[in-house]
Amino acid sequence: MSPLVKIRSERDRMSAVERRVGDFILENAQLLRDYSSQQLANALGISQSSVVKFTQKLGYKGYPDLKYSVGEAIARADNGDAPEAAPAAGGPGESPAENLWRRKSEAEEATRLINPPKAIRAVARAIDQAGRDGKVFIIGLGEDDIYARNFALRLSLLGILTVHDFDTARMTANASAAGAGDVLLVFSEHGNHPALCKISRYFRERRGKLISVTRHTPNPLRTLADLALVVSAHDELPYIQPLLYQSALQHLLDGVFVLLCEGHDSRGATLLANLERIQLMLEP
Amino acid sequence: MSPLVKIRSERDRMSAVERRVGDFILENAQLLRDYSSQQLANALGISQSSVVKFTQKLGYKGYPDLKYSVGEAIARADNGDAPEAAPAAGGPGESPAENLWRRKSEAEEATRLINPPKAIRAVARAIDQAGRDGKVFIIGLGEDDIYARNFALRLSLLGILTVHDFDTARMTANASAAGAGDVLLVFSEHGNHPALCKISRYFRERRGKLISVTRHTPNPLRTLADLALVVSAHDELPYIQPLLYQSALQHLLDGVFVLLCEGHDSRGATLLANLERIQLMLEP
DNA sequence: AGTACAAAGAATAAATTATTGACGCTGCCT
DNA sequence: AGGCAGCGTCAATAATTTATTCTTTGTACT
Repeated sequence: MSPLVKIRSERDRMSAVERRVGDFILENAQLLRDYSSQQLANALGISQSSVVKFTQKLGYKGYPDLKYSVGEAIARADNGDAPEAAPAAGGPGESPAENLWRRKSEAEEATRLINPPKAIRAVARAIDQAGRDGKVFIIGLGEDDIYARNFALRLSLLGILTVHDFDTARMTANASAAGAGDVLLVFSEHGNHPALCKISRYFRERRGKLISVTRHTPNPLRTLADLALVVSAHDELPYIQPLLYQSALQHLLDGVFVLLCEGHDSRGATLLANLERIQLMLEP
Repeated sequence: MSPLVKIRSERDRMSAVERRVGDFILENAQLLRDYSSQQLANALGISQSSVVKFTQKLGYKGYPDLKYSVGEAIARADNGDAPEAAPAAGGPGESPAENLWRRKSEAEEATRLINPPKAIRAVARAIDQAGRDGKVFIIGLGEDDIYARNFALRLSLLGILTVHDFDTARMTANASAAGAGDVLLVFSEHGNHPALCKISRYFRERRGKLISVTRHTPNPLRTLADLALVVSAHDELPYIQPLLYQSALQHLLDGVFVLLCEGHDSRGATLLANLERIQLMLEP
C-alpha cells in the first residue's frame, strides 16, 4: 500500500510529533528524495530517532525503506507520461526531435491498426514458403528501392533466396523465370506505376503469389495483389511525410521479419552464421 | 531520465565490471530495493567501491540516489494500476509487435541521449555548408550501405550534391577529388573497417571534414572523425538487435534531415520540386 | 622495455541509520 | 496525594551503509 495513504489512515492515532512527521511527508513528498532522516528531523525540530521510529511504526524496515516507497508512490502518481503528456499535441514548447518522434509513433500505430496480425502472419507464411520451395522476387523504384533493398538483404541473411531488382527491365526479364511457389514483393508507395502493374499481372499469370506494399489508398497494385500490406503516414510538411512513411513501413516489415525469425530455429541459426561470416569479412 | 535507459545507452562504453553491474541492475531492477551497495557487490563478486563508482559515473550522487531512481522507474513502468497483473516490461502477456516497438523506442531514446542537440546541429551545418560550396561523399558497406544509400537519396532530393559509393575502390578513387569544404559521411556500425579508416584518413589529409556514424563504442573511425554521430541499440536476440540499430540510426538521421530542411526555405522548395518531378516520372 | 593511464580493489573515513537507555509526562490506581 | 505503569521523546552511541583515498594491476602507446 502506498505510504502516503498509510500515513493518512494512521494520522488520527498518532502522537503530536508523529503527526508532524506524517504531515510533512504528505506535503513535501517530493523533497524527501534529498532528505536524510537527520535533515528531516532538523526541519521539524525533532530528534532523528523519532523519525526512524515513525517509519518503523508504519511497518517499514527503516527510514530508507519508507523513502524508497514514497519515491515509488510519487512516480506512480504522475503516471510516467508527465514528460510526454505536457507537450502533447504539437505544443509550442516541444522540440523538433520530440515532435518527430511522436508523429512517427502515430504513423506506426495507425499502420499497425490497418494491418491485422492475421495479414502479417499470412505474408510471413507466404515468404517462408517461397523461401523453401521457390524464390522471392523483390522490386521497388526510386525511394521504394531503398525499402525493397533493405528487406531483401534481411531475407537473404535468413537464408531465403531473393532476387532484388531496381529497374523494370531487369525485373521483367527475371519474372519470366517465375512459377508457382514463388512470391513477388512489390514496393510502391502510390501503387500505380504502370510498368510495375504490368509486371505484377504477368507474374500472377505465371501463378506466382503477389504481395503489394503500398500506401493505404485504393490503388491498382493493391487490387491486383494476393496479399497487401498497407501503410498509413501523413503530415502537412512535405519533408516530414516521407520520414513517417519510411518509419511506419519499416515497422511493418520488421514485424514480418520477426515472425520469420521466430517461425523456425533453423532460420535463426542461418542468420547467426551469416552475420558472423559478414562480420569476419568486414573486419579482417 | 530513467536510469535503466541511461545504463543501456552507456553500456557500450563501460568496462567489463561496470557492464556486469549495469546488466545486473537491468535484469534485477526490482531486487535492488533490498540490496545495499555491499550486497550488490557481493552478488557480483566485485568490490563495493566499484558499485559506488558505477553510480557516480552515471551521474548520480551515489548508490542510494541511483536506487531511488530505479525505484521510480519501476513504479512508472507498471502503470500504477495493476501491480501484479501486468508484469513488468517484457512480460509474456505482451505481443511481439508491442515488445518490438518498445525496444525500438528505448533504443531511439538512448541514442538521442548520447547525441547532444549541439552535435546534431553541427552535423547538419557541416552538410549544409558542403552542399553549397562542395560535395558530400557518403559510404557504407554491407548493411551500412542501406543506411548510407537512404541518406544519400534524401540529400540529393534537397539539392545537395552527393557522391555515394558502396565499395572501397570507387570511394578511394573519388576521394582523390576531395578538398576543403567537402564532407565525408562514413557509415560503419563497428567503426573498425581498415579500408574505411584508410579512406577517412586520406580524406582528412585532403582537408575534408569527416563525419562518422557508428555504434557508441570507442572505435578508430569515430576517433578520426571531426564530428561523430553514435548509436546505441542492444538486444540479446541476434535478429532483433539489427532492427533496433536501424531504427535508432534512422531516427538520428531523420533529425539531421529535418534540421537541413528547416534551415532554409530554398531547400524546402528544391525538395518539393524534386518530389513532384519524380512523382511525374513514376506515374506517366 | 618504459611510461602513462585507466580500472579495480582494499583500507579507511564519513555519513547515515538503528538501538539503547534515561528522562519526563500523563493517567490511573490505591 | 503519592506512586507506579506506560508511553513518547531525546541524547548518546552502536551498527550499518556509503564515499573517498590510496595502492595495485593491467593495458595501451610510445
